[in-house]
Order: sequence, then structure tokens, then C-alpha cells
Amino acid sequence: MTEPSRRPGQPSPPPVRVRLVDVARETGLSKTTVSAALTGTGRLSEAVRERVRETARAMGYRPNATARQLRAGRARLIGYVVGEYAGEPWAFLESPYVARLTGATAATAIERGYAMVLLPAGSLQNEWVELPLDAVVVADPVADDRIVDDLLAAGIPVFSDRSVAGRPGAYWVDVDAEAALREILDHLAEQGAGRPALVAPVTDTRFNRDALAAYRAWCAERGLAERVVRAEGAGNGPVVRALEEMLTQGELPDALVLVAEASPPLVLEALRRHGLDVPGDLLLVCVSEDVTALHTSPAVTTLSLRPRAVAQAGVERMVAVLEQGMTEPAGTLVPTRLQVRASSLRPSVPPA
Amino acid sequence: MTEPSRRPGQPSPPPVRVRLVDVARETGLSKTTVSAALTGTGRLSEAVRERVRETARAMGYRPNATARQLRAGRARLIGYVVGEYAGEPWAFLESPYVARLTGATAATAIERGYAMVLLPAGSLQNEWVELPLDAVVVADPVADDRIVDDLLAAGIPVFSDRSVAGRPGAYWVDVDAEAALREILDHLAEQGAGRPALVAPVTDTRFNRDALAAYRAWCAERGLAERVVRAEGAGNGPVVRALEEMLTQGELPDALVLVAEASPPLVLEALRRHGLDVPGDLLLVCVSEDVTALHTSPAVTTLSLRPRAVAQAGVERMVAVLEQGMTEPAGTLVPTRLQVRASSLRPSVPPA
DNA sequence: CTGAAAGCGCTAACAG
DNA sequence: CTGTTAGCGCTTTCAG
Repeated sequence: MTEPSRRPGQPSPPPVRVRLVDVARETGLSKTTVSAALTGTGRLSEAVRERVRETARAMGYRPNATARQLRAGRARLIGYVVGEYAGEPWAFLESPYVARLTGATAATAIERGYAMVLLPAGSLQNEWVELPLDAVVVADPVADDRIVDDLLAAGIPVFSDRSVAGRPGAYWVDVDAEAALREILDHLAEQGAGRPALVAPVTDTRFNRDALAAYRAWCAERGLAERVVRAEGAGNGPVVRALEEMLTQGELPDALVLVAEASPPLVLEALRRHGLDVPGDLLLVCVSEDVTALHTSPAVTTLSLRPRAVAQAGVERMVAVLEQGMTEPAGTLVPTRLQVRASSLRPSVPPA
Repeated sequence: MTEPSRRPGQPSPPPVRVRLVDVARETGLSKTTVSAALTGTGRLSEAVRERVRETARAMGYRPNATARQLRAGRARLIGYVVGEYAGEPWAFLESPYVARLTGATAATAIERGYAMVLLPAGSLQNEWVELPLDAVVVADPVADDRIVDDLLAAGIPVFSDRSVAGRPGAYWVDVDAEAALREILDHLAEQGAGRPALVAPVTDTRFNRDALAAYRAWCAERGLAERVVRAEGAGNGPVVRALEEMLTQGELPDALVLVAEASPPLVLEALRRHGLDVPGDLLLVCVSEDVTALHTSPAVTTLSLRPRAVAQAGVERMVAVLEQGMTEPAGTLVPTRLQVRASSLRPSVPPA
């Protein structure tokens, strides 16, 4: 027992941390030299460097990350928050799109030397004021999201979607919803579907608003009647209910575009329950990142919102802003990708 | 232009941070008083306190989180890492179980005042040495996971599953896989299924090993032949392929237990493709957190591994260790929950 | 009731 | 080539 125990009552006194000064004392060198040896800076002989490294390792020295951050003036830490999700602050990972965006953001950030903390959806100040965040990614903000203003007011750069465009300190990456919907609808029309219906959730995200507007515009251009069903929120339950409602009342559409993220096999099953064959009676396109779409029969045509590409573009923008002070351009547009599969191909029309 | 601009070349010089000393100067008080006023400590008149708060707000003062952390000796930051996932360091959020565990861990941590950083699955030192982590949650470590040893060697407490039991500084929360499998198999037997088959992934997590062993023991006790199919990895593709393989060769089982997480509607569809009716020809139980199980017809019986309960127990243990130095008990067992639905009820046997 | 001063652990000027 | 010194921004004894 050579170490003084501070609090006799505590079951496990925290192991005495080895500090830089301890290594300095042990090697008979100064803090400076040890620091330089360990970080690879300065001009030291390789012999000294090696001896220091060896001693440090033997003593179990671990640099204190907080002290380094204070010195460096930044923590290389970013926040990640979803604007709003289904009224539940933590359910956002249940959406395959958001899960992928989250994972890809964390991945790209780590590659660039930044760690990412997960914040609750619809977060208020309380959760992030105590954190040394260099920047925050706000995924799918709702219109005029308060968190964006709060962050900007705190001097924290925000990376989000197009809805933050124009505010200083705010940068955006987005997908082109209008082009995406046109591509889907044109594809369906090409396959002979003249009365496509749209299933959209009531959530007020940028993509949903734009998608709905694009659908309406497309119908208007062709003098077609709109057919929109709203699912009461995100998740499979509401979407299936909305689907059933549509199928039991009124004229059947000849194609279905699901903008609301739902499980493709579940959608197929719901359609089958109503005696509908896909693609025989109804063509189907889902806006979804759900990989089960590949494994159903028929495989389901999906529109990918490219969460990985979005995340990469966003983090790269962030690094450029944080490290080179680049503020132009403020935004990037990422193209979506339509993966045409059997569910949206008229059986009589062979695939291109 | 009263503020001196440091680097004329930089497009946006970082806005001059307001520090504690600035507020002190402005109010004509000392740093001490301002600090006490703002943190609510010390014995100050309410008048002073209010005046300081007002000035601080007016000046846009935000305390520097890093400096506070350095002073406090801890960062209230924890790491979260999955032992290994499908060979892909970032795909883990695609598993509904892991996604829920991740979300619930972050949620409970935030409630307790800790922020959680996401680390890549199978992470090495490089990703976390620069972070001031007070503790790390290691979900589903593989056998003798190196990261656990590395963290413990660095003096960072680890919260994981039973496989870390016995190592000082390591704490665990786990579900009782054996009891879970017995409950499933007994339930199936009760419903008249005498030849249950098991579909398990090849991943070497604690739960999978234990589940497989429990299945074998259960079969052995009854003198039943085992029927195990291994899916080549996590994800829906491998599971569906494994299923098809099982269905095309040899005698059909009369019940199926999917320990490998797969989409319930997708599994149902695969079975239907082979002309099998659930539950008529085959009873089905999925170990899964996927909510689509509720919306299929028949609804699918699931065994929940209770990710929320596991996360809560783990984080509460962590807080107790970090803040009260409690080291006992080292582990907690959380019961699983079998949700019996139509897919595992013989049509002739009415539900209890 | 308030303020001066001492650090938390580290890195980077600047001397020697 | 190496060491002394001065902080990064904050909280907290401890005097006044």
C-alpha cells in the first residue's frame, strides 16, 4: 500500500491516473520533451523518442483527452439530432432511412477524426449545452425548427437540409424530391399506369412536402385526378391502415407510390390480402431503404434517398467549414436512385 | 470594426467567444462571483445572481464545456460499440434489436446526464483514445473481444454481456437465453409441435451460442433429433436462403424457431412460396424486435430480448459505478418476453 | 458576502 | 536539442 487511499469508504478508489508529468519525472526529462516525443512533434533524437514511448507504455500512460481538447480549442465532437420523429425522441433508428443516415454520418465523421454523439429527436438546449460540440447535424428538421436557431445563436455550425438555406452558419445537403417523384411517375406511366396514387405520412419533413407538391404538379400537368392517402405518422402500422382504407373505398388505382416508409413485404402482403396481384393488378414503388425489398417476390421497386451519399457530402462539407473555414457553397444536391424491380414492371412489358 | 480580425485571409473568422472573464469585467465582478451566480453555487444575493445572469445572456455567454470537464475530472461521455456486426462496422443499426438497444442506451444515458458517442463495430483503439470516455458499452462482444481488454487496460469501465463476467472493471447485463429457448420450445410442444427446427446465424455472440446449446439440450432431454440450419451471417438475405435450403431438402419440421433476426413478413412469404401455411403446416416463432410481426396475417409470435430493459439496467449500473463507486453486483439478468401470436397457435387449439 | 490565486493536464512559444 | 513558462476556460478552496 504505497498509494494513499483518498476515501477509505469507497469500495474501489479510482486507479491513480498516470499523467504526463509522471512520465517526465520517471524519464528524468521535462514535460515538453515527453509531450514532443509522444506526439511526434519537435526535433528529438529517435533514441529519446523511443525511450519515452517505452517508459510511457510501461507506466500505462494515457493522455487526458479533455486537456488536449481544451488546449486545442475544439473537441472534434459533433452532435446528431433528428428534427422530430413520430413523437418519440428515440424511435428514429427504427426507420431504415434514418438508421442508415445515422450510421453513415458517424462513419464518415470518424474517418475524418470526429466522434458523433446521438441526441434525442426534437431535442431542446438542455441535452447539448454541456457538450463541447464543434458542429451539429440536424436530420429532417421540421419547418423552422427551433433547434437550428438555438444552435446558430450559440455559434455552433449546423448541417441540415435545404430548409436551413440562407442562414449564416447553416449548411445543407438534400435530395431532389421533385426530380425523384417525376422519375417514379414517368416510369409508372411508361409501364402503362395512368392513375397512380400516393401514400404519404403526415410528417412535415422537407422531402414529404416536396414529394407531395411534385406529385400534384405531375397530375395537374396531365389533367389527372390526384389520389393521396395520408398515413397518420411514421411506421408500418399507420401505413398499412392507410393502405387498407384506400383499397376498401372508391376506385382502385393502377399504381401505388409509397412515400411513407414501410416494410415492402408487409405492403405486398396487405395488397394480397385484398386480392390484388403485384404487378398484375397494381404497380408498386416504395420510397425506402429497406433491403427486404430485394428478397420479396416480386422484388419491390424502390427509390433510394441515398442516405450514405447524403451523409458523406454533409460531413465533408462540415470538415471543410470547420478546418478550412470554407463557407461556399452552402448547399449540395444529391441525386436519388430509382431501383426498378419486378413490382413496377407490367408483366407484358419486358424489362429494358 | 472594433474587434481585431486575426486572419484576414479566412472567409469567416470564428465569432469571438465570450468567456467567463468577459462577463466578470462587464459586470465589474470577479470570475468567482460570476461563476457562482451562474452555476447556482455559493451564497450570493439573489439580486446579484439575477444581474449576472442577465448580463451573461445579453453578452451571449456560453460556458466552455471542455474547460468544465477538465475541472470536473470527467466528461460525462460514454462510448457505445458493437462487438462485431456482419463484417460491416456500421451496419449494426440495420438490426432492429441493435437499433433499439442503441437508442435506448443513448436515451437512458442522456436522462442520467451522459452523452453517448457511436463507435464503429469491431472498433480498435484509434477511434476512442482521443475521446474522454468515462465508460464504454460493448454490445454483443465476440468471444474474448480485444476491445474489452483494451478498455479495461486503459482504466475505462466496460458494460457488456455475461461474457465479460469476472474481469475487474467489467459489468454485465444479459438475458437468459436458456430460459428463453425453453419457453419457446415448451410453448411449441404444448401446441403439438414435436419436431421444431432452429435457424441460427453463424455469428458468435453470447446469445446465439447459448440459444443453440439450449435447443440441443432440450432436444436431447426428449430424445428428439436436432434440426439446425445456419444462416451465413446476419441480415435477411442469408436467413431466407437458409430457410429455402431447409425447406427443399429432407423432412419438413412442424415448427420453426428463428434465432437469426429476420423480417417476419419476409419469412412468412418465403414459407408461403413453398406452399406452407402458417400456422396450419408449420408453427413459427421469431426472435425479433421487428414491429412488422404485429401487422402480418397471421401475426407472428416473437421473443423479445428486451433491448430497452437491457439498456436501462446497463446504464443504471454504469451510473452507480461511476458516481457511487458501487461495484456489486457485477451483473444483472433481464428476463425475455415471449409474445404469443397466431403464428404459433395450432388452429385447432384455442388460445389459453 | 466577495475576490485572489491555485490548479485540472496538456501543448507551444520562447529561451537556454 | 532540451527545459522553463505561460496559458486554454473554468471551478473552488481560502483569505479578506
